[in-house]
Amino acid sequence: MKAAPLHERIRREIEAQILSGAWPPGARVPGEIELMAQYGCARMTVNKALSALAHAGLVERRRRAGTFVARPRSQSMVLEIADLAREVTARGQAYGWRLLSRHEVLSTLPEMPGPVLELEGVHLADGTPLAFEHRLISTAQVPEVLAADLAATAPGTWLLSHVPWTEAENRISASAASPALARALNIAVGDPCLTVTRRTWRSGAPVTLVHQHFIAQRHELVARFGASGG
Amino acid sequence: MKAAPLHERIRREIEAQILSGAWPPGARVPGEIELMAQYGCARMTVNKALSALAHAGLVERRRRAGTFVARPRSQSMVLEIADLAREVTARGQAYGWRLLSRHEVLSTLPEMPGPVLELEGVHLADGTPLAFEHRLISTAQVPEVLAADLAATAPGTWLLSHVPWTEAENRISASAASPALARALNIAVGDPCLTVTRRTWRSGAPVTLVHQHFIAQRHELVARFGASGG
DNA sequence: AACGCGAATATGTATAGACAATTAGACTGG
DNA sequence: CCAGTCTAATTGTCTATACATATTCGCGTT
Repeated sequence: MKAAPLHERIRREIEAQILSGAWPPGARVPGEIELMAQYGCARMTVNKALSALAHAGLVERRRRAGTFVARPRSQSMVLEIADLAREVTARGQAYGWRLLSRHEVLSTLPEMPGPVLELEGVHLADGTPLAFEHRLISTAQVPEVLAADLAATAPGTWLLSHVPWTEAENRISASAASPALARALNIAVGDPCLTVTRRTWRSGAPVTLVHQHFIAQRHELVARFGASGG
Repeated sequence: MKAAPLHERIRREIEAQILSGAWPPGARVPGEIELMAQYGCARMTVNKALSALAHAGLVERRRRAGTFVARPRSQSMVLEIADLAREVTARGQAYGWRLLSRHEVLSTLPEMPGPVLELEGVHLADGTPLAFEHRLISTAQVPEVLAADLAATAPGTWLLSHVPWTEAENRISASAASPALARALNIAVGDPCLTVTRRTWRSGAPVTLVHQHFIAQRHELVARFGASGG
């Protein structure tokens, strides 16, 4: 094991106290002066440790009052939403994409008004359908997309490497397959699907709005929370 | 608007360059010495800004080489999984919990072997079923749970305030309602459900394993990615 | 061309000190 | 008893400096 920097060690030791329950929510964490004496280091060093914990949400710091163990309000998990192409190949399957339709239309959706490119297609894993995708891309924001070969490259993959994101929102729900969806995915009408609706913006302006319907048995989203050190 | 600290301003300006696409992935970000001259400040200050960006995954820093805009590998969203009681009341509905069964059993599940408390119950919003919950709690890890009144308090709520967490994993999928599930939730057999399977550990030892089946129409999970400054 | 080695460079960590900002708690006057 | 004020404790930010550490680059040797 490599020697951890001092501020990291301090952070970890305080974190351990909190996670073990020895310092319950609301408990006072030793102040900077105190820790500085305890570890025999400069205040900047303990500050770095405590600031990191505050940033991670494990402690709350208030001037004049001190540092306190934060009460867990909600578990915030990290949900990695990888590009589907990458995710499928990472599982050792062959990824495929079949573009079903492509239209330039004028959207009147309040979430995404204006000229858009409307796409429909199916993501395949080892040749069998995995998910159906319906997507709108703002051609005002991303005019280059009109020249892209979206039959060869899935739009998500293309966007990921061509358009910088600033904000995104995923809504995850379940739904029953509609007749059209069932036909595209080769499943029975009414079969459960995991639906991910993603909206992304670039500095406030909508870039893309996508609905992905996964065949329930073939896909799962995983979100993890680990002690921030890991 | 309040005056932002200098390191924050520096961080935001670099972030803006990256998010706007002006500095594409792989591009070199000005080094600490350069920024130090540009902003007329100490190196520690720009270091703080760049370190924060590196921690957020926006840039990658390599000694001797420099600082570079990171290529987005996957979008990692933050999924807030709040306590259901809190989430329901936050929506202005009355929260309810009905305990259906409670057994102390010896689990042989590989994910969670040993003595467990097995619980089943239904979460209610405004009196109508919202989700069915099946839960195992390790009584070796959490012996106090045997004395808790889990008819009055939902086990998730109880655990949140009594047991410190260290690791958790959520798996999100969709499924069709089984006859038993349909009866408990008062829906039709085969109706789509959003299933969240959560496992939590305390320093490596399993604490609880829970399956929550949400009625698809009544629940949605939301994950957000915002520019780290927001 | 291949290999090894040293040096230059950029980041990583840490120090000691200074001042600013915030605010809990004590104090004071009515 | 209450409201306003002052004080001091604590964190937040910043500087200037020093040395540690990793790694690329170029050079010289083979």
